[in-house]
Amino acid sequence: MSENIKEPLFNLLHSLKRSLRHAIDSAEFGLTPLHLRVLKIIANQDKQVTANDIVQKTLIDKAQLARLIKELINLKYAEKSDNPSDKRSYFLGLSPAGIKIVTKLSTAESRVNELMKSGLTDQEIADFSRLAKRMAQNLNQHL
Amino acid sequence: MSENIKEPLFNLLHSLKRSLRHAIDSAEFGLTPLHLRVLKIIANQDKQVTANDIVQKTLIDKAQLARLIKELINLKYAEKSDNPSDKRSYFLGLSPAGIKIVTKLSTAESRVNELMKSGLTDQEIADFSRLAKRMAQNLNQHL
DNA sequence: GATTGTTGTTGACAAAGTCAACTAGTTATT
DNA sequence: AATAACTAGTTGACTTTGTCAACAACAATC
Repeated sequence: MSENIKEPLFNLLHSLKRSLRHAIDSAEFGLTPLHLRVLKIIANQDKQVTANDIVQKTLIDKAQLARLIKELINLKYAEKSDNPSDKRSYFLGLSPAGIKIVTKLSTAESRVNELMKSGLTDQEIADFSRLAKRMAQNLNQHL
Repeated sequence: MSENIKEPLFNLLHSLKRSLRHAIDSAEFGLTPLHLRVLKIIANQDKQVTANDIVQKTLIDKAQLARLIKELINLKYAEKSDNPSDKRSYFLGLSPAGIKIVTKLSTAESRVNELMKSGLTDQEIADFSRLAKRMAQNLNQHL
């Protein structure tokens, strides 16, 4: 009863971060893992994304995100375009260079993803994801 | 096929960290969450722990850990004692104040732990932990 | 149209993680 | 026993990530 999930979780995340870092060598583009995470979110959106959408989705601090986006734009991996229905905000898109990175990234990530999952069944993976989401919900609900 | 476990995992960790921070108010003792994590590890060890044991167990960078321990000792929450069989290293223990903190901490942590697990069965929790450990292993093996 | 709320930006930090160089011991090799 | 190779812990110097508060510009509501 009351098994502690925290410790295995922290350990896993620590390992995962390190593996991703090694796999991707984000430094190659002058980017940090968090930059990559944001790029990917921009890429995977079917609708046009605003900064605030990303804040909602990830719970990244909006100040942190503003700076991150600024850097991505300075490095010409992302672009802003006007949001006609709200002059405070803007839509985010990727430049060709940004798209290229996201492509490379996806490859590297799925390597790590597969490595991490080795020896587990699809059912186990699905359950794991489901539980992680559920637990995050439990915590967030309670804010 | 190739479901992405990363994103739910990062989200969960983010939420968990925040919940723990709120629940514990580590600032009360001038401590960060990581300090607390280390205190707890020292407390829960049945054998005498060295700094290096903690490095092995957690993969925390040894430089980071050295500083953390130094702070815990300056704040009089932890103590060093000689390791007679190796003069380079030392055993770590808690002061009475340290023990008190760990006790409070455990209470707060199990509150968050329970909250996080609400609606899940014991079996699900156990599976989740098992899978997390397994995946961490998969990644670490590959260093 | 005044108030209240929202989006994004900036400043100023704090916490967490990393890398390399070094000291002082320990173990292994010759 | 001397030397070489390794290990535990420490320090310096940074980078990355996360947080909070104040603010400008616009949007929505009353």
